[in-house]
Amino acid sequence: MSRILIVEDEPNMRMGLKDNLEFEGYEVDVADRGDTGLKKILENRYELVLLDVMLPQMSGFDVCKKVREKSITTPIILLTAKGEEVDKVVGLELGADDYVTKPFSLRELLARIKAILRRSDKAETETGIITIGRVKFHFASYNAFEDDIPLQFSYKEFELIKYLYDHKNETVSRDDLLKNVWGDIYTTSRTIDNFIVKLRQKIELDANNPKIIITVHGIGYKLLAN
Amino acid sequence: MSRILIVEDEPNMRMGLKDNLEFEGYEVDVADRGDTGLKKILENRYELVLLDVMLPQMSGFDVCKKVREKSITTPIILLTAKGEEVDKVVGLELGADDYVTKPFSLRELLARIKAILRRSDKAETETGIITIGRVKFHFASYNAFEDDIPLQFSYKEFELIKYLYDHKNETVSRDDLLKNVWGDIYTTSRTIDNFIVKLRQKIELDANNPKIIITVHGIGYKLLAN
DNA sequence: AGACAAAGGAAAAAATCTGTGACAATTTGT
DNA sequence: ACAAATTGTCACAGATTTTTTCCTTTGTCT
Repeated sequence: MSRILIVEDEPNMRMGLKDNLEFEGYEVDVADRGDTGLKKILENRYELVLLDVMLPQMSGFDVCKKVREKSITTPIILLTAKGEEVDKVVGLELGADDYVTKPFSLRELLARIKAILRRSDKAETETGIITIGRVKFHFASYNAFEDDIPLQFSYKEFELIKYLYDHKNETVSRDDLLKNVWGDIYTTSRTIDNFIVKLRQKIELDANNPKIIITVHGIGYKLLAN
Repeated sequence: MSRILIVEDEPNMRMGLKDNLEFEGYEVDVADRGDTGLKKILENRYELVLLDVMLPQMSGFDVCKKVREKSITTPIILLTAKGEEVDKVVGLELGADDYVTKPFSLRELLARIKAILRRSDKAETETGIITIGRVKFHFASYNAFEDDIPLQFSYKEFELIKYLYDHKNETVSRDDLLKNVWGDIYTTSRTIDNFIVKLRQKIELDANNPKIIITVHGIGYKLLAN
Protein backbone atom coordinates (compact mmCIF):
# COMPACT_ATOMS: atom_id res chain seq x y z
CA MET A 1 0.00 0.00 0.00
CA SER A 2 0.97 3.61 -0.36
CA ARG A 3 3.40 5.37 1.88
CA ILE A 4 2.23 8.67 3.31
CA LEU A 5 4.22 11.25 5.23
CA ILE A 6 2.46 13.51 7.70
CA VAL A 7 4.22 16.74 8.61
CA GLU A 8 2.35 18.28 11.48
CA ASP A 9 3.50 19.84 14.73
CA GLU A 10 0.35 19.43 16.76
CA PRO A 11 0.69 16.01 18.43
CA ASN A 12 -2.99 15.13 18.64
CA MET A 13 -3.63 15.93 15.03
CA ARG A 14 -0.48 14.15 13.97
CA MET A 15 -1.16 10.94 15.80
CA GLY A 16 -4.86 11.04 15.07
CA LEU A 17 -4.18 11.22 11.37
CA LYS A 18 -1.54 8.57 11.61
CA ASP A 19 -3.87 6.14 13.35
CA ASN A 20 -6.68 6.75 10.94
CA LEU A 21 -4.54 6.44 7.86
CA GLU A 22 -2.94 3.31 9.16
CA PHE A 23 -6.37 1.92 9.84
CA GLU A 24 -7.15 2.60 6.19
CA GLY A 25 -4.16 0.50 5.27
CA TYR A 26 -1.60 3.15 4.44
CA GLU A 27 1.97 3.01 5.62
CA VAL A 28 2.48 6.21 7.57
CA ASP A 29 5.57 8.15 8.52
CA VAL A 30 5.48 11.36 10.56
CA ALA A 31 7.52 14.48 11.15
CA ASP A 32 6.78 17.20 13.64
CA ARG A 33 8.74 20.06 12.09
CA GLY A 34 9.13 21.52 8.64
CA ASP A 35 12.85 20.95 8.40
CA THR A 36 12.73 17.35 9.50
CA GLY A 37 9.79 16.77 7.18
CA LEU A 38 11.73 18.18 4.27
CA LYS A 39 14.65 15.95 5.12
CA LYS A 40 12.41 12.90 5.11
CA ILE A 41 10.89 13.83 1.77
CA LEU A 42 14.30 14.26 0.23
CA GLU A 43 15.62 11.02 1.61
CA ASN A 44 12.66 8.70 1.27
CA ARG A 45 10.06 7.91 -1.28
CA TYR A 46 6.43 8.64 -0.43
CA GLU A 47 3.37 8.43 -2.57
CA LEU A 48 1.86 11.42 -0.78
CA VAL A 49 2.73 14.09 1.75
CA LEU A 50 0.24 15.73 4.09
CA LEU A 51 1.82 19.02 4.96
CA ASP A 52 0.64 21.43 7.60
CA VAL A 53 1.18 25.05 6.65
CA MET A 54 1.71 26.43 10.13
CA LEU A 55 4.85 24.82 11.40
CA PRO A 56 7.63 25.94 13.68
CA GLN A 57 10.99 26.74 12.09
CA MET A 58 10.01 26.19 8.50
CA SER A 59 6.51 26.71 7.14
CA GLY A 60 4.71 24.22 4.98
CA PHE A 61 4.95 26.69 2.13
CA ASP A 62 8.70 26.71 2.34
CA VAL A 63 8.86 22.95 2.52
CA CYS A 64 6.63 22.67 -0.51
CA LYS A 65 8.73 25.13 -2.45
CA LYS A 66 12.00 23.44 -1.59
CA VAL A 67 10.65 20.05 -2.51
CA ARG A 68 9.59 21.26 -5.93
CA GLU A 69 12.88 23.05 -6.40
CA LYS A 70 14.51 19.67 -6.13
CA SER A 71 12.22 18.45 -8.90
CA ILE A 72 10.52 16.03 -6.60
CA THR A 73 6.99 15.55 -7.81
CA THR A 74 5.51 13.64 -4.90
CA PRO A 75 1.93 14.83 -4.48
CA ILE A 76 1.43 17.21 -1.59
CA ILE A 77 -1.77 18.05 0.22
CA LEU A 78 -1.53 21.22 2.28
CA LEU A 79 -3.37 21.39 5.57
CA THR A 80 -4.30 24.96 6.25
CA ALA A 81 -5.92 26.34 9.34
CA LYS A 82 -9.22 28.11 9.08
CA GLY A 83 -8.72 31.81 8.61
CA GLU A 84 -5.41 31.55 6.80
CA GLU A 85 -7.30 30.84 3.61
CA VAL A 86 -4.90 29.83 0.88
CA ASP A 87 -6.18 30.92 -2.44
CA LYS A 88 -6.06 28.67 -5.40
CA VAL A 89 -3.24 30.32 -7.25
CA VAL A 90 -0.90 30.31 -4.29
CA GLY A 91 -1.48 26.61 -3.90
CA LEU A 92 -0.83 25.99 -7.54
CA GLU A 93 2.22 28.19 -7.54
CA LEU A 94 3.73 26.34 -4.70
CA GLY A 95 3.21 23.12 -6.51
CA ALA A 96 0.76 21.68 -4.03
CA ASP A 97 -1.73 19.25 -5.45
CA ASP A 98 -4.59 20.01 -3.15
CA TYR A 99 -5.32 21.54 0.18
CA VAL A 100 -7.87 21.11 2.89
CA THR A 101 -8.85 23.62 5.49
CA LYS A 102 -8.89 22.68 9.14
CA PRO A 103 -11.10 21.59 10.67
CA PHE A 104 -11.81 19.01 8.00
CA SER A 105 -13.79 15.84 8.12
CA LEU A 106 -11.76 12.68 8.01
CA ARG A 107 -14.06 11.47 5.29
CA GLU A 108 -13.21 14.42 3.08
CA LEU A 109 -9.50 14.07 3.63
CA LEU A 110 -9.62 10.39 2.83
CA ALA A 111 -11.51 11.11 -0.35
CA ARG A 112 -8.89 13.58 -1.45
CA ILE A 113 -6.09 11.24 -0.59
CA LYS A 114 -7.73 8.52 -2.59
CA ALA A 115 -8.27 10.84 -5.53
CA ILE A 116 -4.67 11.95 -5.58
CA LEU A 117 -3.23 8.51 -5.17
CA ARG A 118 -5.40 7.30 -7.97
CA ARG A 119 -4.05 10.00 -10.23
CA SER A 120 -0.55 8.70 -9.75
CA ASP A 121 -1.88 5.23 -10.32
CA LYS A 122 -0.21 3.40 -13.14
CA ALA A 123 -3.21 2.23 -15.09
CA GLU A 124 -4.44 5.72 -15.67
CA THR A 125 -1.26 7.62 -16.27
CA GLU A 126 0.07 5.15 -18.75
CA THR A 127 -2.04 6.44 -21.56
CA GLY A 128 -4.29 8.81 -19.70
CA ILE A 129 -7.32 7.17 -21.23
CA ILE A 130 -10.06 5.85 -19.04
CA THR A 131 -13.31 4.20 -19.96
CA ILE A 132 -16.61 4.97 -18.31
CA GLY A 133 -19.55 3.08 -19.70
CA ARG A 134 -19.60 3.39 -23.46
CA VAL A 135 -17.22 6.30 -23.52
CA LYS A 136 -13.47 6.72 -23.44
CA PHE A 137 -12.17 9.88 -21.82
CA HIS A 138 -8.85 11.60 -22.11
CA PHE A 139 -9.23 14.23 -19.46
CA ALA A 140 -5.90 15.89 -20.11
CA SER A 141 -6.89 16.83 -23.63
CA TYR A 142 -10.61 17.20 -23.02
CA ASN A 143 -11.50 14.54 -25.51
CA ALA A 144 -14.14 11.86 -25.40
CA PHE A 145 -14.79 9.01 -27.80
CA GLU A 146 -17.38 6.35 -28.38
CA ASP A 147 -16.06 3.52 -30.52
CA ASP A 148 -13.19 5.81 -31.45
CA ILE A 149 -15.61 8.41 -32.75
CA PRO A 150 -15.21 11.80 -31.10
CA LEU A 151 -18.06 12.67 -28.80
CA GLN A 152 -19.10 16.11 -27.71
CA PHE A 153 -18.90 16.97 -24.03
CA SER A 154 -19.24 20.50 -22.78
CA TYR A 155 -16.77 21.93 -20.33
CA LYS A 156 -19.02 21.46 -17.34
CA GLU A 157 -19.93 17.97 -18.37
CA PHE A 158 -16.24 17.17 -18.45
CA GLU A 159 -15.61 18.72 -15.10
CA LEU A 160 -18.50 16.86 -13.57
CA ILE A 161 -17.60 13.43 -14.87
CA LYS A 162 -13.99 14.07 -13.92
CA TYR A 163 -14.97 14.90 -10.39
CA LEU A 164 -17.21 11.89 -10.14
CA TYR A 165 -14.40 9.74 -11.46
CA ASP A 166 -11.94 11.14 -8.95
CA HIS A 167 -14.40 10.05 -6.30
CA LYS A 168 -15.57 6.88 -7.93
CA ASN A 169 -17.33 4.31 -5.79
CA GLU A 170 -18.04 7.02 -3.28
CA THR A 171 -21.23 8.94 -2.86
CA VAL A 172 -20.76 12.63 -3.48
CA SER A 173 -23.36 15.07 -2.26
CA ARG A 174 -24.87 17.80 -4.36
CA ASP A 175 -23.19 20.30 -2.09
CA ASP A 176 -19.83 18.71 -2.79
CA LEU A 177 -20.51 19.01 -6.48
CA LEU A 178 -21.64 22.61 -6.30
CA LYS A 179 -18.63 23.52 -4.23
CA ASN A 180 -16.02 21.63 -6.19
CA VAL A 181 -17.28 21.51 -9.74
CA TRP A 182 -19.28 24.71 -9.90
CA GLY A 183 -17.22 26.59 -7.33
CA ASP A 184 -20.45 28.27 -6.56
CA ILE A 185 -23.15 27.90 -3.99
CA TYR A 186 -25.87 29.87 -5.68
CA THR A 187 -26.66 27.40 -8.39
CA THR A 188 -29.70 25.24 -7.89
CA SER A 189 -29.20 21.60 -7.19
CA ARG A 190 -31.64 20.99 -10.01
CA THR A 191 -28.87 22.02 -12.36
CA ILE A 192 -26.81 19.12 -11.18
CA ASP A 193 -29.62 16.67 -11.76
CA ASN A 194 -29.88 17.92 -15.30
CA PHE A 195 -26.21 17.44 -15.95
CA ILE A 196 -26.48 13.98 -14.51
CA VAL A 197 -29.26 13.24 -16.94
CA LYS A 198 -27.12 14.40 -19.82
CA LEU A 199 -24.13 12.40 -18.69
CA ARG A 200 -26.24 9.31 -18.32
CA GLN A 201 -27.59 9.70 -21.80
CA LYS A 202 -24.07 9.78 -23.10
CA ILE A 203 -22.36 7.10 -21.09
CA GLU A 204 -24.97 4.64 -19.84
CA LEU A 205 -25.99 1.68 -21.93
CA ASP A 206 -29.57 2.32 -20.90
CA ALA A 207 -30.10 5.79 -19.53
CA ASN A 208 -33.41 4.74 -17.99
CA ASN A 209 -31.69 2.12 -15.99
CA PRO A 210 -28.43 3.65 -14.89
CA LYS A 211 -25.72 1.26 -13.83
CA ILE A 212 -22.83 3.68 -13.74
CA ILE A 213 -24.01 6.94 -12.27
CA ILE A 214 -26.13 5.78 -9.39
CA THR A 215 -28.54 7.93 -7.48
CA VAL A 216 -28.16 7.75 -3.73
CA HIS A 217 -31.49 8.96 -2.58
CA GLY A 218 -31.36 11.87 -0.20
CA ILE A 219 -27.61 12.23 -0.56
CA GLY A 220 -26.24 12.54 -4.04
CA TYR A 221 -24.67 10.41 -6.72
CA LYS A 222 -22.10 7.71 -7.01
CA LEU A 223 -20.03 6.72 -9.99
CA LEU A 224 -19.37 3.02 -10.17
CA ALA A 225 -16.16 2.19 -11.94
CA ASN A 226 -12.97 0.30 -11.41
CA MET B 1 20.91 20.15 -25.16
CA SER B 2 18.22 17.52 -25.49
CA ARG B 3 18.84 14.00 -26.68
CA ILE B 4 16.53 12.78 -29.42
CA LEU B 5 16.16 9.28 -30.79
CA ILE B 6 15.00 8.78 -34.37
CA VAL B 7 13.54 5.39 -35.22
CA GLU B 8 13.10 5.27 -38.98
CA ASP B 9 13.92 2.61 -41.53
CA GLU B 10 14.13 4.76 -44.61
CA PRO B 11 17.80 5.89 -44.78
CA ASN B 12 17.29 9.25 -46.48
CA MET B 13 14.61 10.31 -44.07
CA ARG B 14 16.60 9.06 -41.12
CA MET B 15 19.80 10.79 -41.99
CA GLY B 16 18.06 13.91 -43.24
CA LEU B 17 16.28 14.30 -39.94
CA LYS B 18 19.45 13.54 -38.02
CA ASP B 19 21.40 16.23 -39.86
CA ASN B 20 18.71 18.81 -39.43
CA LEU B 21 18.17 18.12 -35.77
CA GLU B 22 21.88 18.16 -35.12
CA PHE B 23 22.07 21.44 -36.92
CA GLU B 24 19.44 22.71 -34.51
CA GLY B 25 21.69 21.71 -31.67
CA TYR B 26 20.09 18.48 -30.54
CA GLU B 27 22.06 15.39 -29.72
CA VAL B 28 20.70 12.73 -32.03
CA ASP B 29 20.75 8.96 -31.91
CA VAL B 30 19.22 6.74 -34.57
CA ALA B 31 17.77 3.28 -35.01
CA ASP B 32 16.61 1.71 -38.24
CA ARG B 33 14.29 -0.95 -36.86
CA GLY B 34 11.54 -1.08 -34.30
CA ASP B 35 13.17 -3.67 -32.12
CA THR B 36 16.54 -1.97 -31.99
CA GLY B 37 14.78 1.34 -31.35
CA LEU B 38 12.90 -0.16 -28.45
CA LYS B 39 16.12 -1.54 -27.03
CA LYS B 40 17.72 1.90 -27.20
CA ILE B 41 14.78 3.52 -25.50
CA LEU B 42 14.87 1.01 -22.70
CA GLU B 43 18.60 1.32 -22.21
CA ASN B 44 19.20 5.02 -22.67
CA ARG B 45 17.61 8.22 -21.60
CA TYR B 46 16.19 10.48 -24.29
CA GLU B 47 14.18 13.63 -23.97
CA LEU B 48 12.19 12.74 -27.08
CA VAL B 49 11.64 9.91 -29.53
CA LEU B 50 10.65 10.36 -33.17
CA LEU B 51 9.05 7.10 -34.10
CA ASP B 52 8.06 6.02 -37.57
CA VAL B 53 4.92 3.91 -37.62
CA MET B 54 5.77 1.78 -40.62
CA LEU B 55 8.80 -0.22 -39.65
CA PRO B 56 10.04 -3.68 -40.49
CA GLN B 57 9.82 -6.37 -37.78
CA MET B 58 8.10 -4.28 -35.17
CA SER B 59 5.78 -1.40 -35.92
CA GLY B 60 5.99 1.99 -34.29
CA PHE B 61 2.69 1.25 -32.59
CA ASP B 62 4.13 -1.80 -30.94
CA VAL B 63 7.23 0.04 -29.85
CA CYS B 64 5.14 2.81 -28.37
CA LYS B 65 2.99 0.36 -26.50
CA LYS B 66 5.91 -1.58 -25.11
CA VAL B 67 7.64 1.57 -23.99
CA ARG B 68 4.58 2.71 -22.07
CA GLU B 69 4.10 -0.74 -20.61
CA LYS B 70 7.49 -0.30 -19.02
CA SER B 71 6.23 2.95 -17.50
CA ILE B 72 8.71 4.97 -19.49
CA THR B 73 7.23 8.39 -20.06
CA THR B 74 9.67 9.76 -22.59
CA PRO B 75 7.66 11.88 -25.05
CA ILE B 76 7.05 10.18 -28.38
CA ILE B 77 6.14 11.80 -31.67
CA LEU B 78 4.77 9.32 -34.19
CA LEU B 79 5.64 9.80 -37.84
CA THR B 80 2.83 8.42 -39.94
CA ALA B 81 2.73 8.12 -43.69
CA LYS B 82 0.01 9.87 -45.61
CA GLY B 83 -2.91 7.57 -46.21
CA GLU B 84 -2.44 5.54 -43.05
CA GLU B 85 -4.23 8.26 -41.13
CA VAL B 86 -3.94 7.54 -37.45
CA ASP B 87 -6.96 8.76 -35.68
CA LYS B 88 -6.61 10.72 -32.57
CA VAL B 89 -7.80 8.15 -30.13
CA VAL B 90 -5.41 5.49 -31.34
CA GLY B 91 -2.53 7.87 -30.86
CA LEU B 92 -3.67 8.79 -27.41
CA GLU B 93 -4.31 5.21 -26.47
CA LEU B 94 -0.85 4.24 -27.46
CA GLY B 95 0.50 6.96 -25.29
CA ALA B 96 2.06 8.99 -28.07
CA ASP B 97 2.38 12.67 -27.36
CA ASP B 98 1.91 13.92 -30.87
CA TYR B 99 2.11 12.74 -34.42
CA VAL B 100 2.91 14.27 -37.75
CA THR B 101 1.88 12.99 -41.13
CA LYS B 102 4.46 12.54 -43.86
CA PRO B 103 5.28 14.44 -45.88
CA PHE B 104 5.73 17.13 -43.25
CA SER B 105 7.60 20.37 -43.35
CA LEU B 106 10.75 20.46 -41.32
CA ARG B 107 9.58 23.71 -39.85
CA GLU B 108 6.43 22.11 -38.52
CA LEU B 109 8.26 19.16 -37.04
CA LEU B 110 10.75 21.45 -35.35
CA ALA B 111 7.93 23.47 -33.87
CA ARG B 112 6.33 20.36 -32.44
CA ILE B 113 9.60 19.11 -31.09
CA LYS B 114 10.19 22.42 -29.41
CA ALA B 115 6.69 22.45 -27.99
CA ILE B 116 7.06 19.00 -26.52
CA LEU B 117 10.49 19.57 -25.12
CA ARG B 118 9.28 22.73 -23.53
CA ARG B 119 6.50 20.85 -21.85
CA SER B 120 9.00 18.63 -20.12
CA ASP B 121 11.01 21.68 -19.27
CA LYS B 122 11.64 22.13 -15.62
CA ALA B 123 10.48 25.68 -15.18
CA GLU B 124 7.05 24.92 -16.45
CA THR B 125 6.35 21.53 -14.99
CA GLU B 126 7.55 22.50 -11.58
CA THR B 127 4.35 24.26 -10.78
CA GLY B 128 2.67 24.23 -14.14
CA ILE B 129 2.08 27.95 -13.87
CA ILE B 130 3.29 30.29 -16.54
CA THR B 131 2.95 34.01 -16.78
CA ILE B 132 2.05 35.83 -19.94
CA GLY B 133 1.77 39.56 -19.56
CA ARG B 134 -0.46 40.38 -16.63
CA VAL B 135 -1.92 36.92 -16.45
CA LYS B 136 -0.88 33.67 -14.86
CA PHE B 137 -2.02 30.52 -16.62
CA HIS B 138 -2.34 27.00 -15.36
CA PHE B 139 -3.11 25.22 -18.59
CA ALA B 140 -3.55 21.82 -17.02
CA SER B 141 -6.48 23.00 -14.97
CA TYR B 142 -7.76 25.63 -17.36
CA ASN B 143 -7.30 28.39 -14.87
CA ALA B 144 -6.13 31.93 -15.30
CA PHE B 145 -5.40 34.58 -12.71
CA GLU B 146 -4.55 38.24 -12.58
CA ASP B 147 -3.00 39.24 -9.27
CA ASP B 148 -4.25 35.94 -7.90
CA ILE B 149 -7.82 36.80 -8.82
CA PRO B 150 -9.45 34.24 -11.11
CA LEU B 151 -9.91 35.49 -14.63
CA GLN B 152 -12.38 34.19 -17.16
CA PHE B 153 -11.04 32.71 -20.38
CA SER B 154 -13.24 30.84 -22.79
CA TYR B 155 -12.22 27.47 -24.11
CA LYS B 156 -11.10 28.83 -27.47
CA GLU B 157 -9.21 31.65 -25.83
CA PHE B 158 -7.38 29.09 -23.77
CA GLU B 159 -6.62 26.93 -26.74
CA LEU B 160 -5.37 29.88 -28.70
CA ILE B 161 -3.08 31.27 -26.05
CA LYS B 162 -1.83 27.78 -25.34
CA TYR B 163 -0.97 27.25 -28.98
CA LEU B 164 0.74 30.60 -29.22
CA TYR B 165 2.67 29.79 -26.09
CA ASP B 166 3.73 26.43 -27.43
CA HIS B 167 5.12 28.31 -30.40
CA LYS B 168 6.35 31.33 -28.54
CA ASN B 169 8.86 33.58 -30.23
CA GLU B 170 7.82 32.10 -33.56
CA THR B 171 5.47 33.59 -36.04
CA VAL B 172 2.40 31.44 -36.57
CA SER B 173 0.27 31.98 -39.62
CA ARG B 174 -3.48 32.29 -39.56
CA ASP B 175 -3.65 29.03 -41.47
CA ASP B 176 -1.63 27.31 -38.76
CA LEU B 177 -4.03 28.63 -36.19
CA LEU B 178 -7.12 27.62 -38.10
CA LYS B 179 -5.75 24.18 -38.65
CA ASN B 180 -4.39 23.55 -35.19
CA VAL B 181 -6.59 25.51 -32.86
CA TRP B 182 -9.85 25.53 -34.78
CA GLY B 183 -9.27 22.22 -36.57
CA ASP B 184 -11.25 23.79 -39.30
CA ILE B 185 -10.46 25.59 -42.49
CA TYR B 186 -13.80 27.22 -43.12
CA THR B 187 -13.60 29.77 -40.40
CA THR B 188 -12.77 33.30 -41.45
CA SER B 189 -9.42 34.70 -40.53
CA ARG B 190 -11.41 37.60 -39.11
CA THR B 191 -12.38 35.32 -36.29
CA ILE B 192 -8.78 34.85 -35.35
CA ASP B 193 -8.15 38.56 -35.32
CA ASN B 194 -11.08 38.96 -33.00
CA PHE B 195 -9.76 36.41 -30.58
CA ILE B 196 -6.40 38.10 -30.71
CA VAL B 197 -8.08 41.33 -29.75
CA LYS B 198 -9.73 39.67 -26.80
CA LEU B 199 -6.51 38.05 -25.66
CA ARG B 200 -4.67 41.32 -25.91
CA GLN B 201 -7.28 43.06 -23.84
CA LYS B 202 -6.78 40.49 -21.16
CA ILE B 203 -3.05 40.03 -21.09
CA GLU B 204 -1.38 43.12 -22.52
CA LEU B 205 -0.53 46.04 -20.29
CA ASP B 206 -1.73 48.36 -23.01
CA ALA B 207 -3.92 46.61 -25.53
CA ASN B 208 -3.47 49.45 -27.99
CA ASN B 209 0.22 48.96 -27.95
CA PRO B 210 0.75 45.23 -27.84
CA LYS B 211 4.11 44.05 -26.64
CA ILE B 212 3.29 40.41 -26.15
CA ILE B 213 1.10 39.28 -29.00
CA ILE B 214 2.79 40.89 -31.96
CA THR B 215 1.26 41.24 -35.39
CA VAL B 216 3.53 40.09 -38.17
CA HIS B 217 2.03 41.84 -41.10
CA GLY B 218 1.08 39.61 -43.97
CA ILE B 219 1.89 36.46 -42.02
CA GLY B 220 0.30 36.08 -38.66
CA TYR B 221 1.08 36.59 -35.01
CA LYS B 222 3.92 36.02 -32.65
CA LEU B 223 3.84 35.59 -28.89
CA LEU B 224 6.88 37.04 -27.20
CA ALA B 225 7.70 35.31 -23.96
CA ASN B 226 10.54 33.58 -22.22
C1' DA C 1 -51.86 2.86 0.98
C1' DG C 2 -51.13 7.76 1.51
C1' DA C 3 -48.32 11.79 2.28
C1' DC C 4 -44.22 13.89 1.64
C1' DA C 5 -39.68 14.66 -0.05
C1' DA C 6 -36.40 13.79 -3.56
C1' DA C 7 -35.04 12.92 -8.22
C1' DG C 8 -36.05 12.56 -13.39
C1' DG C 9 -36.69 14.91 -17.33
C1' DA C 10 -38.49 18.18 -20.98
C1' DA C 11 -38.49 22.54 -22.42
C1' DA C 12 -37.82 27.34 -22.10
C1' DA C 13 -35.02 31.19 -20.52
C1' DA C 14 -30.69 33.26 -19.65
C1' DA C 15 -26.01 33.61 -20.24
C1' DT C 16 -22.02 32.91 -22.74
C1' DC C 17 -19.26 31.98 -26.58
C1' DT C 18 -18.15 31.97 -31.42
C1' DG C 19 -18.14 33.67 -36.00
C1' DT C 20 -19.20 37.34 -39.56
C1' DG C 21 -19.55 41.64 -41.96
C1' DA C 22 -18.60 46.40 -42.19
C1' DC C 23 -15.73 49.93 -41.86
C1' DA C 24 -11.66 52.32 -39.91
C1' DA C 25 -6.79 52.27 -39.20
C1' DT C 26 -2.43 50.70 -40.40
C1' DT C 27 1.10 48.83 -43.21
C1' DT C 28 3.29 47.75 -47.59
C1' DG C 29 4.75 48.22 -52.22
C1' DT C 30 5.19 51.25 -56.09
C1' DA D 1 2.34 60.05 -51.37
C1' DC D 2 -0.96 56.90 -53.10
C1' DA D 3 -3.42 52.69 -53.86
C1' DA D 4 -3.93 48.09 -52.42
C1' DA D 5 -3.76 44.79 -49.06
C1' DT D 6 -3.86 43.62 -44.38
C1' DT D 7 -5.25 44.13 -39.71
C1' DG D 8 -8.06 46.31 -35.73
C1' DT D 9 -12.34 46.70 -33.85
C1' DC D 10 -17.25 47.14 -33.18
C1' DA D 11 -21.83 45.51 -33.24
C1' DC D 12 -24.58 41.88 -34.04
C1' DA D 13 -26.36 37.21 -35.30
C1' DG D 14 -26.25 32.45 -34.45
C1' DA D 15 -24.92 28.64 -31.83
C1' DT D 16 -24.03 26.46 -27.74
C1' DT D 17 -23.95 26.02 -22.93
C1' DT D 18 -25.79 26.67 -18.55
C1' DT D 19 -29.49 27.44 -15.50
C1' DT D 20 -34.11 27.58 -14.08
C1' DT D 21 -38.90 26.27 -14.21
C1' DC D 22 -42.37 23.09 -13.89
C1' DC D 23 -44.38 18.92 -13.88
C1' DT D 24 -43.97 13.81 -13.50
C1' DT D 25 -42.08 9.83 -11.44
C1' DT D 26 -39.87 7.41 -7.85
C1' DG D 27 -38.60 6.39 -3.19
C1' DT D 28 -39.31 6.63 1.89
C1' DC D 29 -41.73 6.70 6.09
C1' DT D 30 -45.66 5.99 8.90
